[in-house]
Amino acid sequence: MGPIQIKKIVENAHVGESVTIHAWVRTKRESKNAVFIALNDGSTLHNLQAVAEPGQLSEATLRQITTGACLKVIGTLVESLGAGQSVEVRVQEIHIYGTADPDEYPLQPKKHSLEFLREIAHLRPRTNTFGAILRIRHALAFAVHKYYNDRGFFYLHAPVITASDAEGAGEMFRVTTLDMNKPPRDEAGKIDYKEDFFGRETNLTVSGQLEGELGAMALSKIYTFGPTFRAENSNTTRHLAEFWMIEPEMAFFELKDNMDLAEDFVKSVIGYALEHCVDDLDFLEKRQADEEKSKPQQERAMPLSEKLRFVVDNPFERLTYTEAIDILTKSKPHKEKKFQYHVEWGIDLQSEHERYLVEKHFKKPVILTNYPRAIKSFYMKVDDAAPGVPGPTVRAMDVLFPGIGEIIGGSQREENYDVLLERVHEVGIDPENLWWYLETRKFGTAPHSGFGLGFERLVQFVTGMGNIRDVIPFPRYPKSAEF
RNA sequence: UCCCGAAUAGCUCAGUCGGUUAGAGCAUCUGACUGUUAAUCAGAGGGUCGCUGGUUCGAGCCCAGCUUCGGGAGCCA
Repeated sequence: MGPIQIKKIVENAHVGESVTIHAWVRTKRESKNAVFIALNDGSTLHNLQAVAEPGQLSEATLRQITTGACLKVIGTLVESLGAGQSVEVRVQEIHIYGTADPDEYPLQPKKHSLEFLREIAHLRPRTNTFGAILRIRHALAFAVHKYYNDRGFFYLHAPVITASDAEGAGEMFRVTTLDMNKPPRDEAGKIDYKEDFFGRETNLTVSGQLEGELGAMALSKIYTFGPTFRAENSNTTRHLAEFWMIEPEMAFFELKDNMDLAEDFVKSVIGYALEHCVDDLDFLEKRQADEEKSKPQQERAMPLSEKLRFVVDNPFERLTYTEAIDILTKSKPHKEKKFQYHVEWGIDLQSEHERYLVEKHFKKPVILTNYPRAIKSFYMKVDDAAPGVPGPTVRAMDVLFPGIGEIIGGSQREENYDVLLERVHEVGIDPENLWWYLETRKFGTAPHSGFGLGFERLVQFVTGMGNIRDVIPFPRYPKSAEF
């Protein structure tokens, strides 16, 4: 089916075999006795070298073989005379699918900045760096499905268009088919969404969790893996307006089970990448080392593979919010007033606090649990009062990773109808909008837990890329939806 | 949205105290050389110094506003 991929040839070459390669030109070098063409079809980081005799190709053909052009190369696999590769293709025939005018084609055989490549996102997958990132991204997505499938979870497809904005996870993108220039008005002069496609206000989802819970209340263990949307005006290296989220939801799981799953899951998918993306990770590791040459030794990050190995091999540090506050109040930066934000029980931890815990104090991933009820969502299960804890807490957990902060947020859910309803009122949500969610607590309620993992943050961690916009093919963020 | 920084050749950047004709490396093109590895060597072409206005005899350089980009913060995953 289809042409042979360069990956297959590089991995398992049969010298003497006739092959037809379809690929893009990375570089061409001409010498007296041979023309060398480095071909890449994206199946692997490695190029395949095609070799032709100078007189073999017409002047016109030769001129059109430039960086970026797409070729069909028919030839024979031979052992390479050169040092850089073991096999190469001895060219019999070359057909040019598409040329790439060197005066216009923006990708040159040289190093480009990530900022520049962001401006040509339609072509950046053709670079080594983005090829590696996209292949790793694929491997991680596959590993996610494999992980849950192997453990009896069902892939539940949560809706992308929703009518509930109950989770309060962020600003939403409105979905409408109304004519923006003359929307229908009701008697009060307000836009009448009864006239809209769904007969009500609808938005793009900010989370599949609530629907995920419905699934778990029937299938026991489900996960969602889909796009989510936040219309926040976030301009950071860790946020996207459109990102992919993985949200497992498990009936009969308490907070501890939830933590165990989260830790095992993250370790497992990272382990999968370590095993299956050796070349690409190796390339990104070298790239990172190259980038950091100018930095002083102590500021350099751990080599990529070492960092990943470390996460896979070591238990995450688990502690409660209350214990974390205790550590922070006793910390040097707090005593020396180096923290920009004040630390006391009840605050929402700021990046600087999370970074201190993860990067300075424990120097490993951290799972924080049992946050104050007041700073967490309404659906989290309220804790029993505990000695030494200043206020009410909920069974929440956040997994914090070095460099990227919160990679997972989750909780045990409140399964008691009355308590949940009370919380709904407390935070000012109209229960009418959530009647279907509340009914799960009315009919055969059960303890259950789940979490959400930002897929791009995982890819960011595994690839070591500093900006989340570089780990998704077509990033969406404020003022940017060009590609 | 807030704070900080940047914007000069296709790309990455340098440009001294405000001074007369704006530079380098890479890329491109031409030539030489070569089983080459992002080849090497020589040469050539390539610029509205982000935009608007101001200060000045004179602005790439100073000032103001705007735009875009980057880093950090907030919001979060």
